[in-house]
Amino acid sequence: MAGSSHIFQAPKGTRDFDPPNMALRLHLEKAWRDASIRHGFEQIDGPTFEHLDLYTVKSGEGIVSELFSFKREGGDTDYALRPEFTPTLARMAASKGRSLSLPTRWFAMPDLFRAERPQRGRLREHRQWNVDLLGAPGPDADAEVIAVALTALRTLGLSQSDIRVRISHRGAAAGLLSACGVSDDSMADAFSLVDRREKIPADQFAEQAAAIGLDEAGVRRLDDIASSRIAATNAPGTIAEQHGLPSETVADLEALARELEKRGLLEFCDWDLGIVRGLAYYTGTVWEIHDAAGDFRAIAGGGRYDELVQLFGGPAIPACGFGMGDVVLGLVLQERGLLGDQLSDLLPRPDVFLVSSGTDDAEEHLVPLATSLRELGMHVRHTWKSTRNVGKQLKEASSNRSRFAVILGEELANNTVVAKNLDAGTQVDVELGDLPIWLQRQLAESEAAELQ
RNA sequence: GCGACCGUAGCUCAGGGGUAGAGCACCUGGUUGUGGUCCAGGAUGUCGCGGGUUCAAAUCCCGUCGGUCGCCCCA
Repeated sequence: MAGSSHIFQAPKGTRDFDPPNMALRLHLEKAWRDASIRHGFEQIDGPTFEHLDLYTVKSGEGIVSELFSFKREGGDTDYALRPEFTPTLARMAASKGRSLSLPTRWFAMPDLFRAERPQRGRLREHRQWNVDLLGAPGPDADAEVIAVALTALRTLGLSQSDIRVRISHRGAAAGLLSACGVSDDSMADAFSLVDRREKIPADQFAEQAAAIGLDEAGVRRLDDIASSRIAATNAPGTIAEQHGLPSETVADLEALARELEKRGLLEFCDWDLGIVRGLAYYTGTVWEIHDAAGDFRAIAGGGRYDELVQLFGGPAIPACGFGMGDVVLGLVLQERGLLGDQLSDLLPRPDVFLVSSGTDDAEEHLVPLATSLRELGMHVRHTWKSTRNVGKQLKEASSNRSRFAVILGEELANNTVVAKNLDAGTQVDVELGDLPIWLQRQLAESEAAELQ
């Protein structure tokens, strides 16, 4: 790396977005925004940093080591770069108080920060799509936010063979766990154990299960429940039956199943009571979206948190929602071959590349023609190199994937230019005055052809 | 914060004490007005950075910064 001794490196866990990578980010954000809007959600945002207290009040002091926090020079107030958006959302909802018209459907695409060691799919700065439905307590709301997430993922080309929604429910899982012999006091520990079951050896699992008061049979049932994942096309009651429990234990999941079915989404979903999602603030449905093979971290995670707004000093507003980060999603799309041969294919294609052969007449026409075509809304480029070699200019036009090239040269004496379709390789002479209309028609045709 | 592995051309990587390498990309020419193919030629590096050992370090040692993977944690 030339002269790298004096070149600054980007901070650990951050990314530079060169044009192809920026195109990828915009590609994801467009899918997110379009899906949100199609489902009737409205975009919000908040500050990139908040008072440190906003994050410690809910999670305790332990979270501070995972935050980028700071004081103003000479100031006393502690701030932190936002590690998640939900506290900001809850703060906004709480501060609007009763003037907030409910139900409210909000989405955001914040930049988030965490001070942890980067790993695959986890960086120190990332972009996350957040969708929240406030003031709707029913399973239709849970199903609706899952639908929004899937709309975006399907827009990006992912199908039910690529991704799975793994759904659990705090109440249903707790019911099954208490039937295994887990006491109410040990419930949090039991959830934590369920969450870690794939990371720890079987003997440790049994040991820790025994520590929360389970007998041998109870340990076995706990393990069964935690690792039972079945297609959502099966009624949730079958899970309860498998463990010899009444189907009322999973009544909430039955209601959710009906709502998912109305939206045609059961095929994308699995019932998976091993999904826990931390322990923070979820109160009902909890779910994650994973790649079908399970090779990556969760693409998205969400659920119901009916007490959160109240926790931040607002009225009691039932709420549900999810977050989806750009990092894992990008990895999954790449792995599934849904980003084209190279990222630069996601860059906007120029409609027209103007080529001047270098004659005085051509040079005079170049910029005015570019200006008038741009006024018609076209993406117009010409070379910024000094060469007037037509071959080199055409090479530049094709390397940036221009749809048409227009060559300005000797023909201008007859008020004519050469218009070339760079995809088809065909070219025709066009009257200079007819060029804008001709191009508009050709571009409309090629756009229609691409949509088929 | 802890552990393991890695850092060589724009990119992907080989080389492992003695003159710095390949493929792709790039540039030039074949073609001074026709691209994506082909042929021929060409340029490119403080071998991440700093220090140490050595006659000699890309190579060995220490440190540091970055990357990857795991632990912790997960919003």
